[in-house]
Amino acid sequence: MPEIDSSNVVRLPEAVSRPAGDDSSPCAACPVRELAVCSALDGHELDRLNAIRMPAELPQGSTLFDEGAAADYVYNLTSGSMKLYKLLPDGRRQITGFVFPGDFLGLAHDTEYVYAAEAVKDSALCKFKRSQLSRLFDEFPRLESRLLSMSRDELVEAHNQMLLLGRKTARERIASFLLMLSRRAEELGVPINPINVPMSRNDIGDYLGLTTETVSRTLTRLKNTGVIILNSDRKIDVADREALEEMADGF
Amino acid sequence: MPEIDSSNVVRLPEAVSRPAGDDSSPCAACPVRELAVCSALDGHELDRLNAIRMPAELPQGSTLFDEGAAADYVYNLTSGSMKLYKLLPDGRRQITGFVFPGDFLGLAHDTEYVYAAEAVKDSALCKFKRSQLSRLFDEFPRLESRLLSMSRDELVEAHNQMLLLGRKTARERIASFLLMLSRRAEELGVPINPINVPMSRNDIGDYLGLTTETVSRTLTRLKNTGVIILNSDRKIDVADREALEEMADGF
DNA sequence: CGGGGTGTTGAACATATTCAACAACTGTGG
DNA sequence: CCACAGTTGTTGAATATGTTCAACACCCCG
Repeated sequence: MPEIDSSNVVRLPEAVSRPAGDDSSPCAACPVRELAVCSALDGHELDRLNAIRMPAELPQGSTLFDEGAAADYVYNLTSGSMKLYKLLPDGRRQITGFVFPGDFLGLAHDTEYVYAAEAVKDSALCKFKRSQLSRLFDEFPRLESRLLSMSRDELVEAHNQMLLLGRKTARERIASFLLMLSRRAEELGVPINPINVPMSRNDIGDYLGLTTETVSRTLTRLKNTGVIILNSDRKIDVADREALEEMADGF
Repeated sequence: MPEIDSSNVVRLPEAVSRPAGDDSSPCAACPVRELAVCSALDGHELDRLNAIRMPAELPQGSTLFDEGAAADYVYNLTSGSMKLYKLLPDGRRQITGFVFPGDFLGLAHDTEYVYAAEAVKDSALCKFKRSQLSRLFDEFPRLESRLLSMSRDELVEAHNQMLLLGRKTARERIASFLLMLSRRAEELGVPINPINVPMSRNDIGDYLGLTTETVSRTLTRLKNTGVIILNSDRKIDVADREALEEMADGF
């Protein structure tokens, strides 16, 4: 059990998310300093960003925002992991992405969020008022530049996911998914074998356009063919990475 | 037959795509002036953009660039329509998007295009050397800002497409597709009924994660239920738009 | 006319889904 | 510390949606 309040309500208001002016440079110790938008800024600029930064924490399973809610804030994940999803009226769900430390979230169309965001694990974020951040864009074009670059990367990923959802078999989807987790872990500098799989089978299914059962069956088959080893604690050992890579690419 | 050279090779080199310095302000007459990146610029800035602009034409069916090719140029479509796609080694294809006048294309990961681009209809484009355009970004931050905004919109669309590919039925996909075409036509100020459908059934299938046959059957069913009227010349009348909208949203 | 591409329709089939039961694991309270 | 309840994950059997394979219709152009 984490020491974080585990009620299912977002702990955003005043108490937790006040401007971080008291702490002169929390970013210095930030584990994702080099990955996030912040990497575009130097010391002075970082201070300016930090002045409008509000730290926020979010316990596992709680919702940061719903699709269609007023998009007044944007966020940067510093620890934990989250999922973004869209719903159809009858409850069908598509997880459009998982968010890992260093990732930016809070994309909006106009003034509304276009997806919901929920914590997969206990998470910590930097929260920024959208209006304040965009004022900073005018001052530091490199910040906007960095954000454009991150959006481009997101778009590349989105296109890969379309290929996956539109054309790949269940086996290929699972292989791609495992490699994505592995790649992200590597970027974050955490151990990549076994792969840490923080999300449920149901989440995986909703991300890959499959049902829970198909995810489970496909993983079992990969285990039986000796490509992976399934541990009981949401960790997966990759026994034959090359096989996994060929599968993922549709060979 | 168009008067454009119909060989299956891109007509990009010198002859056609020289800097447009001779024509003092071709943008003034541009039909997509207000839709494209250019809308961020005023007269003087537009001149500067125009100085590095190279007009290009592309006949139907020809490839502008392949996935993985060196991404030295970016483009803005001014007329016609194009498709962007990714391939799996065995030939499975996912069309990740259709491109209409005013749209930007040429997204790259690093230095390589991440999708192929092919003309669905005879097309005309503004071509820019990536390096020159990014120098202009430093001078005119609003240009980059505009591009970020367009990327954001693309990302929103990409998320919607993931929901479609991962969770919608064939009928819902077709309905969503028709409404997308209708919406784009409206933005461009062209007649929206009947909907002009420039792409083949096969292209539609590869965009929606379906086969040609399923696209055809589903359209036939929509026709039989009186929701649409299929004309023989790639035009589709929407008889019951409300029904189509409910279908698209999964109601 | 005749031919290639495009679109439609039918029948058999396959992959993944649905429905159902059960197993494993987690955390809780007695 | 164990029993129990709830959640998560696995497995099986029947089913469905969309695919595959095949034939044919259409239509624009030559």
